[in-house]
Amino acid sequence: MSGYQSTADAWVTYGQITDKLIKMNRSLDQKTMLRPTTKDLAKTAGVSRATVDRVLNGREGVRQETVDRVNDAIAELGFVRNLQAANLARSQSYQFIFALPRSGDQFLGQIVRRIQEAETLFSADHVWCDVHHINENDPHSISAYLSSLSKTDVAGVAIMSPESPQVRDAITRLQERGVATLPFISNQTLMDADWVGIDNRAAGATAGLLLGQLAGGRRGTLMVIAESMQSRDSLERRLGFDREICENFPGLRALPSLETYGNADRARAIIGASLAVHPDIVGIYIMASEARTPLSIITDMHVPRSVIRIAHERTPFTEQALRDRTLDGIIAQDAGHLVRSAIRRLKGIVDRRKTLLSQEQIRIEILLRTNI
Amino acid sequence: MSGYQSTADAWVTYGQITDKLIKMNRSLDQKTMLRPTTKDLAKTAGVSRATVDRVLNGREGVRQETVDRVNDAIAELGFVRNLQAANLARSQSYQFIFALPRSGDQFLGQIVRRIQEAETLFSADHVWCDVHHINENDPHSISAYLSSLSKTDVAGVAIMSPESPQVRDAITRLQERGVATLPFISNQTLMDADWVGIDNRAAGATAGLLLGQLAGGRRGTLMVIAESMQSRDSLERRLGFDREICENFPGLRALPSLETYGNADRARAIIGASLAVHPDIVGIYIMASEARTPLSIITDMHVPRSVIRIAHERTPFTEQALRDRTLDGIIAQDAGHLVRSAIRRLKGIVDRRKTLLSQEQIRIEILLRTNI
DNA sequence: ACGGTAATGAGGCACGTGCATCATGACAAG
DNA sequence: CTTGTCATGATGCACGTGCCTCATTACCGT
Repeated sequence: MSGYQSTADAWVTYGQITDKLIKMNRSLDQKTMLRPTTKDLAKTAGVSRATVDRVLNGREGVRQETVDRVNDAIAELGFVRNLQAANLARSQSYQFIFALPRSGDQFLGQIVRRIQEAETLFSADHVWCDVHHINENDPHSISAYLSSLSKTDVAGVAIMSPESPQVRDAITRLQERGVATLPFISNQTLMDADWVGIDNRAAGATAGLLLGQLAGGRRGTLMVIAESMQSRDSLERRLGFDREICENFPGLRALPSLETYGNADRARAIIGASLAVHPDIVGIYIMASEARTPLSIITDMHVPRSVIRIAHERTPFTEQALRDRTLDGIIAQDAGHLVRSAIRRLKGIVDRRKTLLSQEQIRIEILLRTNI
Repeated sequence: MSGYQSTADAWVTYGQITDKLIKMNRSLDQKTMLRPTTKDLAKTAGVSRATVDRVLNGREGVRQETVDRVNDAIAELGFVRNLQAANLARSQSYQFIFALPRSGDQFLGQIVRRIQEAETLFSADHVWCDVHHINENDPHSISAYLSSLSKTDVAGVAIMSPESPQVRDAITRLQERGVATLPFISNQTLMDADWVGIDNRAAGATAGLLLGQLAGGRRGTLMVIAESMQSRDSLERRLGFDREICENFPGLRALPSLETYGNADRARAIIGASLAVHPDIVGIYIMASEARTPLSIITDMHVPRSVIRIAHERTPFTEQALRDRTLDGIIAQDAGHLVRSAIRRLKGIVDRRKTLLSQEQIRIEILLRTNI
């Protein structure tokens, strides 16, 4: 046990010190570009290659003193293990799964397309991706599916699912079995540190700011359309939106969220009713990830062009709407970037590497007619 | 000669066919995830591993008939060479150089920082990056520097330089010597196909659209500030900007570009004069990549807040200006993405791989207060 | 002093490819 | 027939790491 612990520490030290020393090392043998190997490590630490191997790979049966000696050598030489050689030796490949909701329209379609695209891209790194569709309204079945996965078949899972205690538990158990996990786009509460997606509060605020700016000082009411306010993403977007409008656009007032529940007829009814009751609407914020249905309805109802419309996510439909000027702006997260980031992060977990967070930060994009 | 030619063809075929076949192959031995090796290739083609090697690496002395047999085997098995193993065998590492202008303020500083960051990130792939500062006003010295590079020291160069025939020639010669080259941010005319950067016409149009929208129907004059209109980037931004304003905002009129030549005193003089002559200014577009000086001047002159200000590039200064509301919007290209994209593309050229273009497309970002 | 055990050394094979050397067979020109 | 050249085969080492087996050493309790 203590052996394992100390080895874990070794990895932390290793990562932290590497950055500076790798440069030192470079300037030393600039011409040859030789990086130290485990053999050099063994020589410097005064141990055998077998012991170096034991320390590097966290095998037990090594005295703390020896572990420290090896770690010192790692620091001194700026050793970085050659991942390619390691993977070659193990003939390792990475099997990842994207667990995505079954429903969904174009946005999810984009995600799936990007996954296939990324698979080609990452094939050189021996990364394979599969998509598994889950029933997002049945936490039990999701949990059961996650429980069926084992380290031998799959190296990591990116999970897009509404938060639920059952799912959260299944994820925890999956991690304990040595499978890398990553909340994807939809976050599970309390797992904030490590996930792939945008800050939905900031996204909502950006929608509010854009809507407010485009309204250009007019006074009036704003309509907010959501699929459901039960998801955490919607709540956060709404929070950011309201705060921005309240603080910076006193002339505007946002109505309570209209929930479509993904049902077109219901959407038509409630949007129509709201338009009738509020003749002073100057802007519409479509908060749902799938904007097609609500936006179509609004266009069909011949809402005047002067009413500003903001929606989320770039899809073929929203792109076209932007060009047709039936939509004024899109708040988007880049689907390709989301997918690639998830893959890189999962691979980073498997390789016990730190990832460059600035690369993995998903930007909140504002799309207008000119920059799609 | 013909041997070399046919081998080149082989690589094209190889790349094209791979995508589909790799999938087939996967479904065949799904459990083992085994990819065919050169040994399998040799067996299938009925030749020896040595001949396979000759074909794969374009060595001469192989009959066309045999080349074809090997190519057929590649297609049949969906062979993909294991880059990691290959690099291991050659103990290859990639030395790249970013040739950047010596002058420049914060934007170039960001670029340099991102290069260092990326170097850490890509160190696992044996990629090393150096920055070499060039004198952007002296095409001769740039050309001389490029001529001094050879394949043995450097695998690829990303070049940010104003266009000039001398530089263009030097780049061509560099390519002929087997060094990968890539125009970076600033493009050289006629090399449009392969470069890293944004579409500056679209960027200018986006600036125009944003400025127009934020002006909210007001009528008046727009000030445009550039460093110099001699660079192609500036011309294109201006083109896109003007077209957008003319077509969609008839109430707005853009003044001729004020050129600062990077000189603060001159900038202060011409901006002051322009403000005095045009009391109806409703918006200012700072087109230069380095916005600090002009923006400071405008803030110092107490131009009213109601005058919309748009600038390019995200730097510590412009970020702060956005927060202070002395700036209303930024049109940006992500520096980190630019750098990583350049590295991936250079590496792709060296490895004779095709790159996933959708990943390498640099987005035109719109930054407001809420999404920095 | 004994056997047992924990810590370490020594060495070797495997992974897939690049690269080099030498041998072999075919075939043509002299 | 010889000689030379071309196309190909056969083989082996190297790259850096993971993983395995089999010594060897030292120290422990009895």
